[in-house]
Amino acid sequence: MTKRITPKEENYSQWYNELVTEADLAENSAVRGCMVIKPYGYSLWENIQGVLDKMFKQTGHTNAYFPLFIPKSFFTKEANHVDGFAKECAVVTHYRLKNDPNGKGIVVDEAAKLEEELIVRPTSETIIWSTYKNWIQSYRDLPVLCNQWANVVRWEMRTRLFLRTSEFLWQEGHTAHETAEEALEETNKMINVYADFAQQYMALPVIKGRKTEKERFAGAVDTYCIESLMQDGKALQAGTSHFLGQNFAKAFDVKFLSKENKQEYVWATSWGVSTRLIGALIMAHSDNNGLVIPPKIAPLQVIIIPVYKNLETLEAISCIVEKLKSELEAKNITVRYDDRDTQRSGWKFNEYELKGIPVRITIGPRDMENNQAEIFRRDTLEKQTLPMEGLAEAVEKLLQDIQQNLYNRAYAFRENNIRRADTWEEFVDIIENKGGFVYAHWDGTTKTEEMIKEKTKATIRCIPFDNPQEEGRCILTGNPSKERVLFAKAY
RNA sequence: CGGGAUAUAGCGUAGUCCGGUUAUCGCGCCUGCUUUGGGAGCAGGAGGUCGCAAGUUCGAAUCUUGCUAUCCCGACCA
Repeated sequence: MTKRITPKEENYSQWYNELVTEADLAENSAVRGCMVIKPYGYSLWENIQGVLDKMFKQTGHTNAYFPLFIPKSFFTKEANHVDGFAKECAVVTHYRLKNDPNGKGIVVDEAAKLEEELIVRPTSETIIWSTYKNWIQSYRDLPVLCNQWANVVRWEMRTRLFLRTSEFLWQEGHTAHETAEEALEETNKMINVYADFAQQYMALPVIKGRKTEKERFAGAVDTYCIESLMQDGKALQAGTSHFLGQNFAKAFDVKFLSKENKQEYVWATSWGVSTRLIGALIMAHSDNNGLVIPPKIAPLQVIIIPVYKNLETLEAISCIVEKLKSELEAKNITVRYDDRDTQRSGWKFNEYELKGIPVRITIGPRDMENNQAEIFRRDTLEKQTLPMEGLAEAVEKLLQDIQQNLYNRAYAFRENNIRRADTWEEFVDIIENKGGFVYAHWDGTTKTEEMIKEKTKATIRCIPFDNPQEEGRCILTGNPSKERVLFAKAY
């Protein structure tokens, strides 16, 4: 018997296998950590893109595209921004290759050295703000509300599929506003869009909050984020929205003439989510039988598998399936009929379970006799037999059920893994032995935050919005504190 | 860039200490028959620069030297 894949909690990578593989670039170790997104994985990304893109447009944004290459000098304009990204940039220095004079293949043509190096974008603030400078002259040009779907490169020392790859796909919104209030409202609006998307479509409960100064985006005045909890008790940042103040406007000299006929710097935001969302999805829902994908973003919602002994039976089943399939499609349910004769039905059951298809319908001779079908739901692994009559409606309802159940399950898991700690001993015990979020007092200083990280590897994930104000003492220093913050070990 | 380990078929591996026929086994792949309601069984088959280079030797996956690459731990991180 073939060995069944049984992913362990600490080894999520086996789940990833259905969606991505690590690129085979062994000739050059420096580019390890790039991923090949397989067709199934890419369909999932397309569905995520589709929903988000619609939400962006509903909130007044439009898509644009900016260059992959950024002149080095652009980067030096915003001091914090350079500091944040300098250590992880891929740099283009030459533009031509030539045959090696010693006959050893192809080498870089030293004569083709660029006068100014180009940076492969790790994020696009700099190139976008140098462009916005030309777009914005008057208050009548504001706001500018652009989004870009793109790939970016960050040369991390250690990579991890989905969570931290050298190259990843994402979306980055960049907006320019007349006033600070308007920009703050935008920052807030977009973190809510992300939270709604995560919760309603990915069935991923998130906590919205602000980052501390230490964890803030390089160049931002304030960073908002959504934090989610994975099944192994570690936290994952699923999306961010930054209030950039006038930092980039000043760095790139983006001014506008106000109604009062005064030159003023514009106020900015940027916000993004990446293919890391897929990592979050996998780590939040999958089980030992493989992936579990929420119906609302599943590349395929229903798979139909025939069970048969001979081709006549298969033909009879196919007739029934064709009718059922069109009924499901009429309800905008994505459905595939796998009548391949090259794989056995048992093999197919496992295959689609690994892929996380929410619902499986099996039809065999037994079902045809009784005018019924076997329905299997991926989230609970339960089977039930239903009459063919009204089956499409039942499946439609089941898909909604699964979506809700996945959210409820993840929510219950998170609630069971948020703990309060009032002493250092308690805090360390939870972080080291239980995992999950710890809600604790902190004295508000970066120094304390760093010491806590050094001692326990736990970081402050966020200061939740609508955080109740409460007198307390910092778990490490005992200094007074006005509210609790959310700690966890993070990816 | 510091500390440790490893490199044998598409994947996972035995063999390396102590050199000796045609390099082991499993998964996967191909062919045939029987099968098909939870990853089928039997039979046959294909697939190898043993990381690269040099050296020692009658003989090297195995010993020596150099190189290259990868993995784990630290600093970094959507």
